[in-house]
Amino acid sequence: MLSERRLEVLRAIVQDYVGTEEPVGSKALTERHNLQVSPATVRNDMAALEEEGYIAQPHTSAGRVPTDKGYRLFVDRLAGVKPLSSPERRAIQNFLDGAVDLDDVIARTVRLLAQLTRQVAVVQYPSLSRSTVRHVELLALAPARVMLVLITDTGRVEQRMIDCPAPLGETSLADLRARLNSRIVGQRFSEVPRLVADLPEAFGLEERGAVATVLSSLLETLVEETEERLMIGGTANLTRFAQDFPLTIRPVLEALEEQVVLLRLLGEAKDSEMTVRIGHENPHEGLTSTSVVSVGYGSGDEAVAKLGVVGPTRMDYPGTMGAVRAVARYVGQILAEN
Amino acid sequence: MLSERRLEVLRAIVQDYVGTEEPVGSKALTERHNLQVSPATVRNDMAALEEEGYIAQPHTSAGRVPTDKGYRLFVDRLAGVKPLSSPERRAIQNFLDGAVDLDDVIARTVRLLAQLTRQVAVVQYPSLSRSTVRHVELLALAPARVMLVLITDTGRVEQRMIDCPAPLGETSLADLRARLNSRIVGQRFSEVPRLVADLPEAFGLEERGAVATVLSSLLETLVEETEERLMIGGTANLTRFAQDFPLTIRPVLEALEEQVVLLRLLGEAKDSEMTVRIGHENPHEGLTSTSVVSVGYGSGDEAVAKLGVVGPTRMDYPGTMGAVRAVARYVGQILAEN
DNA sequence: CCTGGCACTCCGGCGAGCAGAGTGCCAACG
DNA sequence: CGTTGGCACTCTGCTCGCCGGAGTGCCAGG
Repeated sequence: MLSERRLEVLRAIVQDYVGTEEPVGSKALTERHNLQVSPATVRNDMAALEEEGYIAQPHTSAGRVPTDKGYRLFVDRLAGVKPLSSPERRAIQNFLDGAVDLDDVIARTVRLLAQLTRQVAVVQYPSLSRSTVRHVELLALAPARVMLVLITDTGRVEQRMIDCPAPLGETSLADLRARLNSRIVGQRFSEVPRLVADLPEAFGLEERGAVATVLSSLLETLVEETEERLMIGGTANLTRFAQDFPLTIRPVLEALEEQVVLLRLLGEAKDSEMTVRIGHENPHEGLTSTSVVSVGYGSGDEAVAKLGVVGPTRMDYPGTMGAVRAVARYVGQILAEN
Repeated sequence: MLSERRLEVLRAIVQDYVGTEEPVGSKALTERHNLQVSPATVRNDMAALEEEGYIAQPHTSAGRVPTDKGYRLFVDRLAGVKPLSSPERRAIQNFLDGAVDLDDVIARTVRLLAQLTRQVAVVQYPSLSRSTVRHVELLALAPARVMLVLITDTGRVEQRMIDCPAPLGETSLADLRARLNSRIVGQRFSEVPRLVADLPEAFGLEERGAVATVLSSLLETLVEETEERLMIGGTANLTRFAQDFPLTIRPVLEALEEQVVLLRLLGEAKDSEMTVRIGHENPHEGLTSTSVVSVGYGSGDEAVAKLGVVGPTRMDYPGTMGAVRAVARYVGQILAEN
């Protein structure tokens, strides 16, 4: 077990290193933080911290740098979440309030997060699987061709073209539309399959096939499109990594283009809790030198999607966490107001 | 006027420089291209080319590097468009054929272009302004709340929420929907305002206001959403610029995040012709060290949107142009098949 | 357990020296 | 007049060695 002071030393190291981006030595530490001990004492503490794997030195006789494990401890026990200043809060609200539709909300959120944290921002579109149905529309584009439009309570719209095995009369279509809507509007996606299972029985034999096709297409949409989309921004901030460039930045850019990777990254975290994944804790190879801070957001009390930022492991965790949390909160509000 | 041989020398310089990324000298030139003259002669030619501003030397007594003007001449008069190999063509077709909807087509196109050219790819969504209306749907979500859904012939769907000044009855709404569709389906967007101008007159006084609101919202959607969206990919390829890094890459990444900039970039080019914009010819500051190759694509004979790539001025122009042209052609086909 | 002192190590910057590549110019040649 | 070989010059980029600074580990004393 580490003594109180050693934890304090670790905190100081993390803070200094995040600020200066340079390995921090014992003397500098005692000067900038008023630990009431001498450099020599700090050196002993550092040796202990290194022994435990919380810090490391790039070369013999250089200063110390926190390891992933060190950051982990810092995040878990030494640092809080830094609340934003009130001008910042106001700026967030103003910026998001101007949004006109869902796409715009997401786009603005990405920009905001990227600006606030000066890192790469990732925002997931509200997931279909947790949404409810606001409306289903069926349009006859041709006798045996139907367009299905699904509108969710988060404002998302999905459409799909359906080729029916047999023509579906205009009145039958209207009938189906009415029945569908009366059954599933306001319901969770997960409930829908159960609710529509017996619908074909209400129709005549010759149309039953077409109805079944439409329904299975609807269910497909629900399942398939649950696969989420996301938006990223602020990649220019990666250039602040500087120096050891091409090597560091390239895999990160590549990872960011793989939506699958990012979705898994966000998906694996707990729903509404803020999650910090540091360096090698990340599942993806290209992201082992980055940290990901993510949190769920939602229109009600429940999270419908995630958002977060990707940055160097050497990041300002309290500030970043504060920004992420605040943005998530405001986006949730906006979505709730709809 | 430059002699034939001097043009040949310029071509050789561009080709070598693009290959090696290093300033090219007279001796190397004579060895690798069989110009039938001595290095000394080439030196004289180079001096002339430099005099005219087609090439430059980074430092006294270093090799020569093409200037923007040099690349311009190269593209205009010295290089053709290199056709793709047939395996490449097949790969394109296979890859694009797997697409399931418009979003997917665009996404695949971006990846394809990025991979093929090893540069940053930009693909614009089919522009609304040149599309025709396939269907308009009006949904009553609440007594005085209507959702407008617009479906275009390119498969794009736009939706919008409308708050009406007065409630609109279900039958009136159906009436409006029917009238709207019968008038504007199959029509160009630009025709729509003219075609719907007298529609409110067909309705009773108490509903006329609501109808007008819906119509003006429709027109707004047509105009406003004409502002196009686009998708980019392959930013990781920027790291191939290497070396002089942070300085070069940062402004490019920033520019790429400004959709407005990119849209203007694509928009300013001629419609269906392939356009190459080299270095300082670019309107945007951050892109002065890059070249942009773009071309329109469309489902019919007419271009509905643009696509292109952004890369270093020192790029393989013939190859890039070939890839861009081929991809545009295939995407057009896919869209036409719908 | 803390502290001051001391010897040691390693990085990073600086300047010299050197090889290589490329140039410009000139005089000669067809 | 265009082309060529020769030659002196210039610049870059690399390596090497040198040093100062910062930081460490260890030890002996409080």
